[in-house]
Amino acid sequence: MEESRNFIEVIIDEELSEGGRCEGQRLHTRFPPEPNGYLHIGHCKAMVINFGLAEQYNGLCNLRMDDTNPEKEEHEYVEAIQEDIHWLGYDWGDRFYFGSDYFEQTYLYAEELIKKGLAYVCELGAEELSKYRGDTQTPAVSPYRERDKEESLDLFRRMRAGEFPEEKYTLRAKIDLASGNFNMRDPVLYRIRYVEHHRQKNKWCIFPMYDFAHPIQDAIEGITHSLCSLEYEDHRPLYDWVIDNVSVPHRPRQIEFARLGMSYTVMSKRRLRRLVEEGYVSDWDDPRMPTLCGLRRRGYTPESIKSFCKRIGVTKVNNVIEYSFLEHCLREDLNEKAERVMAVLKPIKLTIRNYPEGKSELFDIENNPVDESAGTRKVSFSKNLWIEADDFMEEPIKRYNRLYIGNEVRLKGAYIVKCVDFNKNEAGIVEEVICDYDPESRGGNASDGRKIRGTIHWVNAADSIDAEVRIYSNLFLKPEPEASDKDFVESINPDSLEIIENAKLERSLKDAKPGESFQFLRMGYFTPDLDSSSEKLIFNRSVALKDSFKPK
RNA sequence: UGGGAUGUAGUGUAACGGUAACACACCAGACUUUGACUCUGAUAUUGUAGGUUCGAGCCCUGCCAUCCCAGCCA
Repeated sequence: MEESRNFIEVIIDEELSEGGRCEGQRLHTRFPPEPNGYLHIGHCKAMVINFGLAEQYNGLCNLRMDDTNPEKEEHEYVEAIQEDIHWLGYDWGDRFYFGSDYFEQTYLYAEELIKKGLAYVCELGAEELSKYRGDTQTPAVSPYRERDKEESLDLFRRMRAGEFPEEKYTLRAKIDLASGNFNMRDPVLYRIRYVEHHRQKNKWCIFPMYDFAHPIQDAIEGITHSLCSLEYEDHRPLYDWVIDNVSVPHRPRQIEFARLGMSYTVMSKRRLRRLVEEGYVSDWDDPRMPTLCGLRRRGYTPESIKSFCKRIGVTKVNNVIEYSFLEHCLREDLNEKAERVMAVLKPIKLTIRNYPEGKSELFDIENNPVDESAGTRKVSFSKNLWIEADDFMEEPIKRYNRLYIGNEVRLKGAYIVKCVDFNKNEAGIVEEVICDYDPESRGGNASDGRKIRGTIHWVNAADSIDAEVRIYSNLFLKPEPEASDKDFVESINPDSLEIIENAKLERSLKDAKPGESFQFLRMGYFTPDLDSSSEKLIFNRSVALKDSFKPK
């Protein structure tokens, strides 16, 4: 079966084949994050497209820090971004670049435009400029448009030399003041900024705009296909104009695709930054965040995220993917790889009436039911166990096949027990369930072959770890109506972090390593993470199954 | 009301002009050493109105809806 191709693959196939625009060339893409925040799940889609396509076509994908605006970018993010990309499983080889490394060349191309009479130095201030821009009906006005080439060149050089204050001058492209596309109404190419650049320091006081810098950067690097999100569609004519009018060595083509939208969460860096800065979360890597580092701490595997990004497809349709699909992709990956252990979150006692006092035995329990090679582990068992509170019901509901008086249940990997009694505390809450065990059912199989409908997990009371467990889910936000930037924080669900104080864990969890994933039987998956300050085990539930929170 | 783009189940993605398919979600059932996993089944007048055609999700025309754009941000 031939797999269907997305629209970008169709274009690439066409252009790479005989007679195509890129005949004989190797596919070359780039991933160009702006170093002003951490990478999130939305960037993963872009990475899977850019790096993934390069892999698929035996091409190349560069990593480029898009750092043309000195006011917003910080070096802090550069390393984190690289780390996250590597964690996801992609590599840029030796092709790691900074847009700012091309400032000199970009500057020269600007001079070229001026010399060709295609750019001029404008004297309109920011406010004036917007006044002169016109509206949908009225063309823009640009009083400095006919400035002499030589004069513009002189002024531009003096701009670079630092002779003028910010906002005094800009360099503008001479394109079309009447265009319905406002990006073409003589867009600003360079602005003056006396701000230290994270990398160039104080070498420059003029900085190119994205619209001028990006096509040039792509062309210098020999990018064949510059893939970006839909909001740049209106900028493509300008992208092409730059490529057409400046003597760059290559002719990249910009193709736009819809960015990833996800239900119940925010993706804009502005908003994510606010969550961090205003203390709604501990940091960018808070497990509730949709950032790569946050997802990582919540137990997501890189494979699951890549699989998700591949399966959501690439189109130009604005989309909102249901969060449960991401969870599905994780579950699918973890189901094969994660070793299971037992842990009881809301414990009640289970006492086995006819099991000898003081006796203890070890059971070999499989680490992964879908992967025999994961082996088994020894789990101790005795008369007194902890079980999950909701594995017992005083008045069973229909189809309930766990513990209630008279019913038989299998203790996972151990024995079959029959519920004979229970005790409540003063508050009337069940705190102990009494059972008799079937000594002939060691390992969980009935000697007479009778069917046991229910199986529950348990922890040996004499050999358990008391732990505080933190269950994180995605920081769910109420879906529609779309909250405004200002008050979106009000829609945060406080239940996205649940702290459980008296969980009882299987002994084997003592040596759990951060980042390891475990299936929390019947309820979901979690990843233990060692919090060294409290010396308590902290669990991040990576996904929830049936009990997943969903706002109404 | 200027420019650019997009409309296929609840969600996302498919479908040389020829029986609208797949995944997630949901519901129903089977299986199961956890109710998980696995399996089976159910779910659509392809935004809308016309036109071309033996035949239209696909081609043509009008309409409607939604998204993006008037930063010296990216």
